[in-house]
Amino acid sequence: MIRATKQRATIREVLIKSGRPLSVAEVFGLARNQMPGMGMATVYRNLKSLQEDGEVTQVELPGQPSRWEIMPIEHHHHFLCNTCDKLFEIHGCLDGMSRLLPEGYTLEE
Amino acid sequence: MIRATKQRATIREVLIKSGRPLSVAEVFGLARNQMPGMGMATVYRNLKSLQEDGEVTQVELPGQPSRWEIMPIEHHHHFLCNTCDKLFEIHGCLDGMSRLLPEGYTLEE
DNA sequence: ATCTTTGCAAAACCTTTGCACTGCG
DNA sequence: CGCAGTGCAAAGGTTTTGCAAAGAT
Repeated sequence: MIRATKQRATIREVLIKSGRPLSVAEVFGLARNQMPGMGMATVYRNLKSLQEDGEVTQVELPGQPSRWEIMPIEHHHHFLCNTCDKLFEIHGCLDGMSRLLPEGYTLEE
Repeated sequence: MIRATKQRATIREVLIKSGRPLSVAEVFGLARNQMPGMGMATVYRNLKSLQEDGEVTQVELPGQPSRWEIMPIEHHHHFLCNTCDKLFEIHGCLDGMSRLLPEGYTLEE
């Protein structure tokens, strides 16, 4: 049974306000502004639990720590700029991936 | 100027023989069989340098350490099974990705 | 002989975990 | 009250780095 704590609400708000995927360190920094004393472990634990609840998603990036964003209404992908390291939201999607899978496997994500 | 050391050759051979992407730990284990005393740092350093030479590529996986494979002749992608954790090579490719990028950016990889 | 590469150990990072305490339900 | 959630600090796992010794050219 998941309890409504101040920490959890703050982490969710920080993600909503930012409007873009944030690293754990960014969430921690922003949340701590509103709530000094919050611990890093709490950020990790809540992000994972919010993910299990389907409220946020983890954006995995090659060679750097994941970023986290509020679960978007619309399915979308990201574009990472190799120069400025900025993460863009992409509208549109390539389909037909299922056709390419090994025999007998199905696409889950 | 890159020197031809026994360690570097062994690491390359291990990757060629295996025929599939290996984690650093796997490369280390296999290379150490042929060459006891080899250090872990040597594996990391050589994989990175072999990558810069275009001899191997790094396969980045969500939530687990990268795996490394000999630079393939043909461009291809991978499929990671959520159940058995096995990594499959996929033949075929989805194109049209360039169309989806933010204005003014180009697709590098 | 020169200067890269190695092995080792220590450090750097990111993330998870153990435990006593806090506070939601 | 009971128990999930918290903060802190310690531990875990992976990757990088510093440095003296080894070895390739």
